[in-house]
Amino acid sequence: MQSFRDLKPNFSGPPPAGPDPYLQGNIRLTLEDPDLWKTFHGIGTEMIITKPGRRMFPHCKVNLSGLIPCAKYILLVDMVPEDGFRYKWNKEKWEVAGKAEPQPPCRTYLHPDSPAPGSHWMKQSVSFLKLKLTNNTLDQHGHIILHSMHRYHPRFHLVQADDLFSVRWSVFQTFSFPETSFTAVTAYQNTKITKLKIDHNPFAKGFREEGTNKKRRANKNPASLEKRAKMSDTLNQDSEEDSPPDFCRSSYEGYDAEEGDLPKRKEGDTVKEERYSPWAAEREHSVRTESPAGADHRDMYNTEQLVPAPASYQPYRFHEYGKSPSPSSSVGSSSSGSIRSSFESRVPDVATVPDHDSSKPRTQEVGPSSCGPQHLPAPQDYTGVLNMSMTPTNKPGVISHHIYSPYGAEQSLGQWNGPGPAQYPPPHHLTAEYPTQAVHHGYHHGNVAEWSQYPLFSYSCW
DNA sequence: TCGACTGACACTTTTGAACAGG
DNA sequence: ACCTGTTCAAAAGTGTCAGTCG
Repeated sequence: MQSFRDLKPNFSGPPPAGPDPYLQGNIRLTLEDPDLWKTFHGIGTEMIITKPGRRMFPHCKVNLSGLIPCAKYILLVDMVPEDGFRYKWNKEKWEVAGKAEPQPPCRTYLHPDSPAPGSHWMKQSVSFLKLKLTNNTLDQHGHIILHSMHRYHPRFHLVQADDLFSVRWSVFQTFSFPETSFTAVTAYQNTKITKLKIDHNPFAKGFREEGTNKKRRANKNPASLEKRAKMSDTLNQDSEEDSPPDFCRSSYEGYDAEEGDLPKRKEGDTVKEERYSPWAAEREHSVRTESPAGADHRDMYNTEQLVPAPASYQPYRFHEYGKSPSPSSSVGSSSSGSIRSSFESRVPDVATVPDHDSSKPRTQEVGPSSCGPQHLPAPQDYTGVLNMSMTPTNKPGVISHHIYSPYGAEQSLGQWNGPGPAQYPPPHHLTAEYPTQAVHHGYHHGNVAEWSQYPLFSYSCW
Protein backbone atom coordinates (compact mmCIF):
# COMPACT_ATOMS: atom_id res chain seq x y z
CA MET A 1 0.00 0.00 0.00
CA GLN A 2 1.11 3.44 -0.62
CA SER A 3 0.61 6.51 1.28
CA PHE A 4 1.66 10.00 0.72
CA ARG A 5 4.46 11.54 2.54
CA ASP A 6 4.19 14.12 5.20
CA LEU A 7 1.16 16.17 4.89
CA LYS A 8 1.65 19.78 4.20
CA PRO A 9 -1.06 22.30 4.31
CA ASN A 10 -1.18 23.90 0.97
CA PHE A 11 -2.73 27.08 1.96
CA SER A 12 -0.89 30.30 1.92
CA GLY A 13 -3.52 32.89 2.10
CA PRO A 14 -5.12 34.09 5.24
CA PRO A 15 -5.43 30.97 7.26
CA PRO A 16 -8.72 29.88 8.58
CA ALA A 17 -9.44 31.23 11.95
CA GLY A 18 -7.28 29.51 14.46
CA PRO A 19 -5.13 26.49 13.96
CA ASP A 20 -6.69 24.00 11.67
CA PRO A 21 -6.78 20.69 13.39
CA TYR A 22 -7.50 18.96 10.13
CA LEU A 23 -4.08 19.69 8.87
CA GLN A 24 -2.50 17.87 11.70
CA GLY A 25 -4.07 14.59 11.04
CA ASN A 26 -2.42 11.69 9.38
CA ILE A 27 -4.53 11.65 6.34
CA ARG A 28 -3.74 8.85 4.01
CA LEU A 29 -4.96 8.36 0.53
CA THR A 30 -4.05 5.09 -1.07
CA LEU A 31 -4.74 3.74 -4.49
CA GLU A 32 -6.74 0.58 -4.76
CA ASP A 33 -5.69 -2.15 -7.11
CA PRO A 34 -2.16 -0.86 -7.26
CA ASP A 35 -1.01 -4.09 -8.80
CA LEU A 36 -3.44 -3.72 -11.64
CA TRP A 37 -2.37 -0.16 -12.21
CA LYS A 38 1.24 -1.14 -12.11
CA THR A 39 0.64 -3.87 -14.59
CA PHE A 40 -0.89 -1.43 -16.99
CA HIS A 41 1.67 1.18 -16.23
CA GLY A 42 4.44 -1.23 -16.90
CA ILE A 43 3.25 -1.48 -20.46
CA GLY A 44 2.13 2.05 -20.91
CA THR A 45 -1.44 2.64 -19.94
CA GLU A 46 -3.79 3.82 -22.62
CA MET A 47 -7.24 5.17 -22.02
CA ILE A 48 -9.79 5.29 -24.79
CA ILE A 49 -11.51 8.60 -25.21
CA THR A 50 -14.65 8.89 -27.27
CA LYS A 51 -17.10 11.56 -28.18
CA PRO A 52 -19.85 10.32 -25.90
CA GLY A 53 -17.33 9.70 -23.15
CA ARG A 54 -15.54 6.59 -22.03
CA ARG A 55 -14.91 5.27 -18.59
CA MET A 56 -11.42 4.65 -17.44
CA PHE A 57 -10.11 1.18 -16.96
CA PRO A 58 -8.69 0.59 -14.54
CA HIS A 59 -10.82 3.16 -12.88
CA CYS A 60 -9.64 5.33 -10.07
CA LYS A 61 -10.41 3.90 -6.69
CA VAL A 62 -8.83 5.14 -3.51
CA ASN A 63 -8.93 4.52 0.18
CA LEU A 64 -8.93 7.34 2.63
CA SER A 65 -7.96 7.32 6.25
CA GLY A 66 -7.04 9.77 8.90
CA LEU A 67 -9.93 12.07 8.20
CA ILE A 68 -11.94 13.67 10.93
CA PRO A 69 -14.98 11.42 11.01
CA CYS A 70 -17.45 14.17 11.53
CA ALA A 71 -15.89 16.75 9.27
CA LYS A 72 -17.13 16.98 5.77
CA TYR A 73 -14.88 16.60 2.81
CA ILE A 74 -15.12 17.03 -0.89
CA LEU A 75 -13.21 14.76 -3.18
CA LEU A 76 -12.31 15.74 -6.69
CA VAL A 77 -10.30 14.44 -9.58
CA ASP A 78 -8.82 16.23 -12.50
CA MET A 79 -6.42 15.27 -15.24
CA VAL A 80 -3.06 16.87 -15.58
CA PRO A 81 -0.98 16.79 -18.74
CA GLU A 82 2.17 14.88 -18.14
CA ASP A 83 4.17 17.06 -20.44
CA GLY A 84 3.90 19.39 -23.37
CA PHE A 85 4.04 16.84 -26.13
CA ARG A 86 1.87 14.96 -28.48
CA TYR A 87 2.81 11.36 -29.10
CA LYS A 88 2.43 8.77 -31.78
CA TRP A 89 2.68 5.04 -31.68
CA ASN A 90 5.38 3.94 -34.01
CA LYS A 91 6.82 0.47 -34.29
CA GLU A 92 5.74 -0.75 -30.93
CA LYS A 93 6.77 2.30 -29.05
CA TRP A 94 5.63 5.78 -28.30
CA GLU A 95 7.41 8.65 -29.90
CA VAL A 96 7.07 12.34 -29.59
CA ALA A 97 5.08 13.70 -32.49
CA GLY A 98 5.28 17.36 -31.76
CA LYS A 99 4.13 19.83 -29.24
CA ALA A 100 0.95 19.32 -27.36
CA GLU A 101 -2.19 20.87 -28.64
CA PRO A 102 -3.67 23.68 -26.64
CA GLN A 103 -5.16 22.31 -23.52
CA PRO A 104 -8.88 21.68 -23.81
CA PRO A 105 -11.26 23.16 -21.27
CA CYS A 106 -10.22 21.87 -17.90
CA ARG A 107 -12.82 20.04 -15.96
CA THR A 108 -12.85 18.57 -12.56
CA TYR A 109 -14.79 15.51 -11.59
CA LEU A 110 -16.47 15.89 -8.28
CA HIS A 111 -17.17 12.64 -6.53
CA PRO A 112 -20.94 12.29 -6.36
CA ASP A 113 -20.83 11.63 -2.63
CA SER A 114 -19.29 15.02 -2.00
CA PRO A 115 -19.53 16.49 0.45
CA ALA A 116 -19.57 13.67 2.93
CA PRO A 117 -18.21 13.18 6.41
CA GLY A 118 -14.81 11.72 6.85
CA SER A 119 -16.39 8.63 8.28
CA HIS A 120 -18.13 8.06 5.01
CA TRP A 121 -15.01 8.42 2.94
CA MET A 122 -13.12 6.11 5.25
CA LYS A 123 -15.87 3.56 5.53
CA GLN A 124 -15.08 2.03 2.21
CA SER A 125 -13.02 2.65 -0.84
CA VAL A 126 -14.00 5.59 -2.95
CA SER A 127 -14.57 4.79 -6.57
CA PHE A 128 -14.51 7.13 -9.51
CA LEU A 129 -16.05 4.53 -11.71
CA LYS A 130 -18.35 6.91 -13.47
CA LEU A 131 -15.71 9.36 -14.41
CA LYS A 132 -15.66 9.61 -18.18
CA LEU A 133 -13.11 10.87 -20.60
CA THR A 134 -13.93 12.50 -23.89
CA ASN A 135 -12.17 14.12 -26.80
CA ASN A 136 -15.15 16.26 -27.59
CA THR A 137 -14.16 19.78 -26.68
CA LEU A 138 -17.77 20.80 -27.00
CA ASP A 139 -18.91 18.12 -24.62
CA GLN A 140 -22.06 19.04 -22.80
CA HIS A 141 -22.09 16.16 -20.39
CA GLY A 142 -19.38 17.33 -18.10
CA HIS A 143 -16.92 14.64 -19.01
CA ILE A 144 -13.27 15.37 -18.65
CA ILE A 145 -11.92 16.57 -21.95
CA LEU A 146 -8.58 15.27 -23.11
CA HIS A 147 -6.58 15.30 -26.28
CA SER A 148 -5.88 12.06 -28.01
CA MET A 149 -2.27 10.97 -28.13
CA HIS A 150 -1.44 13.09 -25.15
CA ARG A 151 -0.35 11.91 -21.75
CA TYR A 152 -2.12 12.68 -18.53
CA HIS A 153 -2.35 11.59 -14.99
CA PRO A 154 -5.23 11.93 -12.60
CA ARG A 155 -4.94 14.00 -9.47
CA PHE A 156 -7.06 13.59 -6.43
CA HIS A 157 -8.02 16.59 -4.43
CA LEU A 158 -9.34 16.37 -0.93
CA VAL A 159 -11.00 19.44 0.43
CA GLN A 160 -12.33 19.78 3.90
CA ALA A 161 -15.49 21.72 3.32
CA ASP A 162 -19.05 21.48 4.41
CA ASP A 163 -20.34 22.31 1.00
CA LEU A 164 -19.23 23.54 -2.33
CA PHE A 165 -19.46 27.10 -1.28
CA SER A 166 -17.13 26.78 1.63
CA VAL A 167 -14.49 25.27 -0.58
CA ARG A 168 -13.32 28.77 -1.04
CA TRP A 169 -11.98 28.90 2.46
CA SER A 170 -10.78 25.40 2.56
CA VAL A 171 -7.49 23.74 2.12
CA PHE A 172 -6.82 21.54 -0.82
CA GLN A 173 -4.73 18.49 -0.44
CA THR A 174 -3.66 16.96 -3.67
CA PHE A 175 -2.46 13.48 -4.36
CA SER A 176 -1.27 11.70 -7.40
CA PHE A 177 0.02 8.27 -8.19
CA PRO A 178 2.75 7.75 -10.72
CA GLU A 179 1.29 4.50 -11.90
CA THR A 180 -1.98 6.08 -12.92
CA SER A 181 -0.53 8.08 -15.76
CA PHE A 182 -1.86 7.18 -19.16
CA THR A 183 -1.98 8.13 -22.79
CA ALA A 184 -5.35 9.20 -24.12
CA VAL A 185 -6.13 7.46 -27.39
CA THR A 186 -9.10 7.07 -29.66
CA ALA A 187 -8.08 3.52 -30.48
CA TYR A 188 -5.70 1.27 -28.68
CA GLN A 189 -2.21 1.42 -30.05
CA ASN A 190 -0.44 -1.14 -27.96
CA THR A 191 -1.87 -4.62 -28.36
CA LYS A 192 -0.58 -5.53 -24.95
CA ILE A 193 -2.79 -2.93 -23.42
CA THR A 194 -5.71 -4.24 -25.40
CA LYS A 195 -5.11 -7.70 -24.10
CA LEU A 196 -4.73 -6.50 -20.57
CA LYS A 197 -7.98 -4.62 -20.78
CA ILE A 198 -9.77 -7.59 -22.22
CA ASP A 199 -8.40 -9.83 -19.55
CA HIS A 200 -9.33 -7.59 -16.67
CA ASN A 201 -12.35 -5.63 -17.73
CA PRO A 202 -15.50 -7.67 -17.20
CA PHE A 203 -17.28 -5.84 -19.96
CA ALA A 204 -14.74 -7.09 -22.41
CA LYS A 205 -15.12 -10.70 -21.41
CA GLY A 206 -16.53 -11.46 -24.78
CA PHE A 207 -13.18 -10.82 -26.37
CA ARG A 208 -11.25 -13.18 -24.19
CA GLU A 209 -9.77 -16.24 -25.75
CA GLU A 210 -12.21 -18.45 -23.96
CA GLY A 211 -14.95 -15.98 -24.59
CA THR A 212 -18.05 -16.62 -26.55
CA ASN A 213 -17.47 -13.88 -29.02
CA LYS A 214 -16.47 -16.25 -31.71
CA LYS A 215 -19.16 -15.41 -34.13
CA ARG A 216 -17.76 -11.99 -34.74
CA ARG A 217 -14.30 -13.27 -35.16
CA ALA A 218 -15.53 -15.86 -37.58
CA ASN A 219 -16.95 -13.09 -39.67
CA LYS A 220 -13.67 -11.48 -40.15
CA ASN A 221 -12.36 -11.36 -43.60
CA PRO A 222 -9.11 -13.11 -44.36
CA ALA A 223 -7.20 -9.89 -44.31
CA SER A 224 -8.38 -9.13 -40.84
CA LEU A 225 -7.60 -12.58 -39.67
CA GLU A 226 -4.17 -12.30 -41.06
CA LYS A 227 -3.72 -8.96 -39.43
CA ARG A 228 -4.91 -10.32 -36.16
CA ALA A 229 -2.65 -13.27 -36.46
CA LYS A 230 0.21 -10.92 -36.88
CA MET A 231 -0.84 -9.00 -33.87
CA SER A 232 -1.15 -12.17 -31.94
CA ASP A 233 2.26 -13.25 -33.02
CA THR A 234 3.67 -9.97 -32.01
CA LEU A 235 2.00 -10.23 -28.70
CA ASN A 236 3.24 -13.68 -28.06
CA GLN A 237 6.63 -12.71 -29.14
CA ASP A 238 6.59 -9.80 -26.85
CA SER A 239 5.44 -11.86 -24.00
CA GLU A 240 7.69 -14.77 -24.51
CA GLU A 241 10.70 -13.11 -25.89
CA ASP A 242 12.15 -9.75 -25.53
CA SER A 243 10.01 -6.78 -25.25
CA PRO A 244 10.79 -4.03 -27.63
CA PRO A 245 13.81 -2.13 -26.57
CA ASP A 246 11.80 0.68 -25.22
CA PHE A 247 9.65 -1.38 -23.02
CA CYS A 248 10.56 -2.28 -19.59
CA ARG A 249 10.86 -5.91 -19.95
CA SER A 250 11.01 -6.71 -16.35
CA SER A 251 7.80 -4.98 -15.70
CA TYR A 252 5.96 -6.67 -18.44
CA GLU A 253 7.20 -10.00 -17.41
CA GLY A 254 5.21 -9.56 -14.32
CA TYR A 255 2.12 -9.92 -16.35
CA ASP A 256 1.12 -13.38 -17.21
CA ALA A 257 -0.80 -12.79 -20.33
CA GLU A 258 -1.95 -16.32 -20.64
CA GLU A 259 -3.50 -16.57 -17.28
CA GLY A 260 -4.81 -13.12 -17.24
CA ASP A 261 -4.19 -12.87 -13.58
CA LEU A 262 -2.52 -10.07 -11.87
CA PRO A 263 1.06 -10.63 -11.17
CA LYS A 264 1.66 -11.88 -7.74
CA ARG A 265 4.51 -9.71 -6.80
CA LYS A 266 6.58 -10.23 -3.79
CA GLU A 267 8.13 -7.36 -2.05
CA GLY A 268 11.48 -8.44 -3.23
CA ASP A 269 10.41 -8.27 -6.82
CA THR A 270 10.10 -4.59 -6.77
CA VAL A 271 13.73 -4.15 -7.45
CA LYS A 272 13.16 -5.51 -10.87
CA GLU A 273 10.61 -2.93 -11.60
CA GLU A 274 12.75 0.04 -11.35
CA ARG A 275 11.80 1.18 -14.74
CA TYR A 276 8.21 0.73 -14.85
CA SER A 277 7.11 1.54 -18.29
CA PRO A 278 8.06 3.03 -21.54
CA TRP A 279 7.42 6.20 -19.69
CA ALA A 280 9.47 5.35 -16.72
CA ALA A 281 12.72 6.01 -18.38
CA GLU A 282 11.40 9.20 -19.69
CA ARG A 283 10.69 10.22 -16.22
CA GLU A 284 14.23 9.72 -15.41
CA HIS A 285 15.30 12.20 -17.98
CA SER A 286 12.12 13.79 -18.60
CA VAL A 287 11.06 17.30 -18.75
CA ARG A 288 7.99 19.19 -18.46
CA THR A 289 8.49 21.13 -21.54
CA GLU A 290 7.82 24.69 -21.90
CA SER A 291 4.19 25.26 -21.73
CA PRO A 292 2.54 28.53 -22.38
CA ALA A 293 2.06 29.02 -18.72
CA GLY A 294 5.32 27.50 -17.82
CA ALA A 295 5.97 25.08 -15.09
CA ASP A 296 6.45 27.81 -12.65
CA HIS A 297 3.01 29.01 -13.09
CA ARG A 298 1.59 25.65 -12.87
CA ASP A 299 3.35 25.02 -9.70
CA MET A 300 2.26 27.99 -7.85
CA TYR A 301 -1.01 27.04 -6.46
CA ASN A 302 -1.01 23.77 -4.87
CA THR A 303 0.99 21.23 -3.12
CA GLU A 304 0.68 17.98 -4.83
CA GLN A 305 1.53 15.13 -2.64
CA LEU A 306 3.00 12.52 -4.77
CA VAL A 307 2.19 9.30 -3.16
CA PRO A 308 5.44 7.62 -2.44
CA ALA A 309 5.71 4.61 -4.53
CA PRO A 310 7.57 1.55 -3.62
CA ALA A 311 11.24 1.61 -4.23
CA SER A 312 10.57 0.41 -7.69
CA TYR A 313 8.89 3.64 -8.50
CA GLN A 314 11.63 5.89 -7.44
CA PRO A 315 13.16 6.31 -10.84
CA TYR A 316 9.81 7.12 -12.24
CA ARG A 317 9.37 9.91 -9.87
CA PHE A 318 12.71 11.37 -10.55
CA HIS A 319 13.14 13.51 -13.49
CA GLU A 320 15.07 16.45 -14.60
CA TYR A 321 14.35 19.30 -16.79
CA GLY A 322 15.90 19.96 -20.11
CA LYS A 323 16.29 16.51 -21.44
CA SER A 324 14.56 14.62 -24.11
CA PRO A 325 10.99 13.90 -23.28
CA SER A 326 10.77 11.02 -25.60
CA PRO A 327 9.28 8.04 -23.90
CA SER A 328 11.38 5.90 -26.08
CA SER A 329 14.54 7.26 -24.72
CA SER A 330 14.50 4.68 -22.10
CA VAL A 331 18.10 3.91 -21.83
CA GLY A 332 19.92 5.20 -18.90
CA SER A 333 18.81 5.86 -15.47
CA SER A 334 19.36 8.62 -13.12
CA SER A 335 17.90 8.22 -9.77
CA SER A 336 19.39 11.39 -8.57
CA GLY A 337 17.01 13.79 -10.14
CA SER A 338 14.74 16.00 -8.24
CA ILE A 339 11.58 14.46 -7.06
CA ARG A 340 9.02 15.84 -9.37
CA SER A 341 10.29 19.18 -8.60
CA SER A 342 7.56 20.75 -10.57
CA PHE A 343 5.15 19.80 -7.93
CA GLU A 344 7.03 20.94 -4.98
CA SER A 345 7.16 24.09 -3.04
CA ARG A 346 3.94 25.27 -4.38
CA VAL A 347 1.98 27.98 -2.92
CA PRO A 348 -1.15 26.39 -1.70
CA ASP A 349 -4.18 26.61 -3.77
CA VAL A 350 -7.23 28.35 -2.63
CA ALA A 351 -10.39 27.52 -4.40
CA THR A 352 -12.86 30.21 -4.88
CA VAL A 353 -16.52 30.39 -5.30
CA PRO A 354 -18.49 33.01 -7.06
CA ASP A 355 -18.24 36.38 -5.51
CA HIS A 356 -21.91 36.33 -4.96
CA ASP A 357 -21.43 33.69 -2.45
CA SER A 358 -19.66 35.95 -0.11
CA SER A 359 -22.91 37.54 0.66
CA LYS A 360 -24.60 34.41 1.66
CA PRO A 361 -24.86 33.53 5.30
CA ARG A 362 -21.91 31.53 6.36
CA THR A 363 -23.60 29.08 8.48
CA GLN A 364 -21.68 26.11 7.32
CA GLU A 365 -18.41 27.48 6.47
CA VAL A 366 -14.96 26.80 7.51
CA GLY A 367 -14.20 25.04 10.63
CA PRO A 368 -14.97 21.72 12.00
CA SER A 369 -18.37 20.42 11.57
CA SER A 370 -20.01 19.96 14.82
CA CYS A 371 -19.53 16.44 15.81
CA GLY A 372 -23.00 15.45 16.50
CA PRO A 373 -25.07 12.76 15.01
CA GLN A 374 -24.60 13.18 11.37
CA HIS A 375 -26.37 11.51 8.63
CA LEU A 376 -24.42 10.64 5.65
CA PRO A 377 -25.54 12.98 3.01
CA ALA A 378 -26.65 10.81 0.23
CA PRO A 379 -26.11 12.05 -3.25
CA GLN A 380 -29.59 13.32 -3.07
CA ASP A 381 -28.70 15.42 -0.12
CA TYR A 382 -25.94 16.95 -2.00
CA THR A 383 -28.15 17.41 -4.94
CA GLY A 384 -30.57 19.09 -2.74
CA VAL A 385 -28.03 21.65 -1.80
CA LEU A 386 -27.26 22.20 -5.38
CA ASN A 387 -30.83 22.31 -6.34
CA MET A 388 -31.22 25.16 -4.02
CA SER A 389 -28.87 26.93 -6.21
CA MET A 390 -30.43 25.71 -9.32
CA THR A 391 -33.86 26.77 -8.40
CA PRO A 392 -34.67 30.39 -8.31
CA THR A 393 -35.70 31.26 -4.86
CA ASN A 394 -36.41 34.22 -2.78
CA LYS A 395 -34.91 32.79 0.31
CA PRO A 396 -32.18 34.98 1.62
CA GLY A 397 -28.81 33.44 1.31
CA VAL A 398 -29.90 30.95 -1.20
CA ILE A 399 -28.29 31.48 -4.47
CA SER A 400 -30.54 31.30 -7.42
CA HIS A 401 -27.98 30.68 -10.05
CA HIS A 402 -28.60 28.30 -12.81
CA ILE A 403 -26.37 25.36 -12.60
CA TYR A 404 -26.10 23.19 -15.56
CA SER A 405 -26.54 19.65 -14.55
CA PRO A 406 -26.47 17.04 -17.21
CA TYR A 407 -27.19 14.39 -14.70
CA GLY A 408 -30.18 13.27 -12.93
CA ALA A 409 -30.69 13.76 -9.28
CA GLU A 410 -28.00 11.33 -8.41
CA GLN A 411 -25.38 12.92 -10.48
CA SER A 412 -26.07 16.51 -10.33
CA LEU A 413 -22.83 18.28 -10.68
CA GLY A 414 -21.09 15.06 -10.31
CA GLN A 415 -18.84 16.59 -12.82
CA TRP A 416 -18.40 20.26 -12.71
CA ASN A 417 -18.65 21.82 -15.99
CA GLY A 418 -20.07 24.65 -17.82
CA PRO A 419 -19.69 26.75 -20.85
CA GLY A 420 -16.32 27.08 -22.41
CA PRO A 421 -13.62 29.28 -21.12
CA ALA A 422 -14.26 31.81 -23.75
CA GLN A 423 -17.54 32.45 -22.16
CA TYR A 424 -16.31 32.14 -18.65
CA PRO A 425 -12.79 33.31 -18.27
CA PRO A 426 -10.77 32.35 -15.31
CA PRO A 427 -11.68 33.81 -12.00
CA HIS A 428 -9.81 36.72 -10.66
CA HIS A 429 -7.37 34.97 -8.57
CA LEU A 430 -6.35 32.83 -11.43
CA THR A 431 -6.12 35.28 -14.20
CA ALA A 432 -2.65 36.25 -13.27
CA GLU A 433 -1.63 32.70 -13.80
CA TYR A 434 -3.09 32.65 -17.26
CA PRO A 435 -0.87 34.95 -19.17
CA THR A 436 -1.79 33.30 -22.40
CA GLN A 437 -5.44 33.07 -21.78
CA ALA A 438 -8.09 35.58 -21.98
CA VAL A 439 -7.73 37.82 -19.04
CA HIS A 440 -10.95 38.94 -17.70
CA HIS A 441 -11.29 41.98 -15.57
CA GLY A 442 -14.06 42.78 -13.28
CA TYR A 443 -15.63 39.45 -13.73
CA HIS A 444 -18.02 38.25 -11.14
CA HIS A 445 -18.46 34.62 -10.71
CA GLY A 446 -22.04 34.16 -11.29
CA ASN A 447 -22.58 30.68 -10.09
CA VAL A 448 -21.06 27.45 -9.20
CA ALA A 449 -21.23 26.17 -12.69
CA GLU A 450 -19.19 29.05 -13.88
CA TRP A 451 -16.78 28.68 -11.08
CA SER A 452 -16.49 24.98 -11.43
CA GLN A 453 -15.82 25.38 -15.06
CA TYR A 454 -12.51 26.88 -14.24
CA PRO A 455 -9.56 24.74 -13.64
CA LEU A 456 -9.19 24.51 -9.95
CA PHE A 457 -5.50 24.56 -10.30
CA SER A 458 -3.90 26.82 -12.73
CA TYR A 459 -1.10 24.55 -13.59
CA SER A 460 -3.44 21.88 -14.71
CA CYS A 461 -4.42 23.93 -17.63
CA TRP A 462 -2.37 26.25 -19.65
C1' DT B 1 -0.77 6.86 -48.75
C1' DC B 2 -1.20 6.78 -44.00
C1' DG B 3 -2.51 7.62 -39.42
C1' DA B 4 -6.16 9.28 -36.51
C1' DC B 5 -10.77 9.10 -35.83
C1' DT B 6 -15.75 7.50 -36.03
C1' DG B 7 -19.77 4.67 -35.77
C1' DA B 8 -21.97 0.19 -36.07
C1' DC B 9 -21.66 -4.13 -34.16
C1' DA B 10 -21.77 -8.25 -30.92
C1' DC B 11 -20.96 -9.23 -26.58
C1' DT B 12 -20.93 -8.39 -21.55
C1' DT B 13 -22.30 -6.41 -17.02
C1' DT B 14 -25.20 -3.35 -14.57
C1' DT B 15 -29.42 -1.36 -13.35
C1' DG B 16 -34.01 -0.96 -12.17
C1' DA B 17 -38.77 -2.16 -12.66
C1' DA B 18 -42.08 -5.74 -11.93
C1' DC B 19 -43.51 -9.46 -9.47
C1' DA B 20 -44.05 -13.05 -5.84
C1' DG B 21 -43.77 -14.54 -1.26
C1' DG B 22 -43.38 -13.89 3.69
C1' DA C 1 -48.76 -2.15 3.88
C1' DC C 2 -44.15 -3.25 4.14
C1' DC C 3 -39.87 -5.78 3.26
C1' DT C 4 -37.00 -9.03 0.82
C1' DG C 5 -35.57 -11.82 -2.92
C1' DT C 6 -35.97 -13.20 -7.77
C1' DT C 7 -36.56 -12.50 -12.62
C1' DC C 8 -36.08 -10.16 -16.79
C1' DA C 9 -35.60 -6.51 -20.08
C1' DA C 10 -33.36 -2.29 -21.03
C1' DA C 11 -29.41 0.45 -20.58
C1' DA C 12 -24.74 1.03 -20.46
C1' DG C 13 -19.96 -0.37 -21.07
C1' DT C 14 -16.53 -3.15 -23.75
C1' DG C 15 -13.11 -3.99 -27.88
C1' DT C 16 -13.36 -4.91 -32.94
C1' DC C 17 -13.40 -3.46 -37.42
C1' DA C 18 -14.48 -1.20 -41.66
C1' DG C 19 -14.91 3.10 -43.39
C1' DT C 20 -14.02 8.18 -43.46
C1' DC C 21 -11.28 12.18 -43.19
C1' DG C 22 -7.44 15.27 -43.43
